[in-house]
Amino acid sequence: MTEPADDPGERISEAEHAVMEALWEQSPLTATEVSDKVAEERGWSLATVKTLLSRLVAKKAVSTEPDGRRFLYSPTIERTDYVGSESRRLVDRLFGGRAAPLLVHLVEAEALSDEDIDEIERLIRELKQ
Amino acid sequence: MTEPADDPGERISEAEHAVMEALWEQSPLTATEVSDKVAEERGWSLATVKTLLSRLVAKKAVSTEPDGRRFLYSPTIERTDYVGSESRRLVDRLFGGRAAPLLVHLVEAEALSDEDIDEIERLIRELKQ
DNA sequence: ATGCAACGACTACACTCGTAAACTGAATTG
DNA sequence: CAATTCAGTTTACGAGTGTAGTCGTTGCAT
Repeated sequence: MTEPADDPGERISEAEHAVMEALWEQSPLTATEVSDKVAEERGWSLATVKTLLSRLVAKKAVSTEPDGRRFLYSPTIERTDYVGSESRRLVDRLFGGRAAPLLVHLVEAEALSDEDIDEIERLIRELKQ
Repeated sequence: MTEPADDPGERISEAEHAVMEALWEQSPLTATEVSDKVAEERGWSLATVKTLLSRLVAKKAVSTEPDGRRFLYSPTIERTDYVGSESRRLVDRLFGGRAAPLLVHLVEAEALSDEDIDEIERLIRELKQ
């Protein structure tokens, strides 16, 4: 988790999120490079990616740095923070803010693999020293 | 988890979800009753609640049963299923489909209370008999 | 220089969402 | 029976989203 984050900023949409993932994986990138990373699997045109980048810049979730005629884009928010707020939103909305019920749900939905369970067990043991 | 669910249906928006929660808590209910349960805390007018109910009916997430001049509304999808698909969406989108990383995140974000941790421990123990 | 390719900026457009007001038909009340 | 009230239906409207196309500029290749 990181500090103030300073700019809660508007929410990032799902399409925009795909762009963020590309930038979290590697940055800075040019619009074309981002497009190369995401356009194919989402079936987007370069124009679409550019629009998404502009919107992210407008939302201050991405910053630009001039590089000659073009821009290099970098995320201004950290993935950890994003993931954190999104997770919290879900837990708040669906589980009354308590995380355990989410686990209960995942368990009951058999959405946990054996490795998941082992890993969680490890984590819990760690938490209790 | 319940069977086929038959109608994946369009997605339920956040405002619509608040209406669903009211109906999951108790149903069937009239539009006015639903409104009584949710309008206040969300600052909605009765008209807004009616709109949301219509949209939910259109999305087949809620069914109606005539009761004299008015309708009684009931959810057609179960909360468990909704919670399941929303949780899965999040886990897929943010954690590559694995649930353990979500836990790791919650732990690292200190988003788990002591009770949460105890409960999870219990759960895990249960899972391993 | 000159034209083309590459970039960002601006414009577009249908659809969803949040949030309601207006309309319409039926029931209740006086 | 007329007036009011109530319930669902229709219409509204701005903001956000998904998904681009077009415009204007500028650097590069010939």
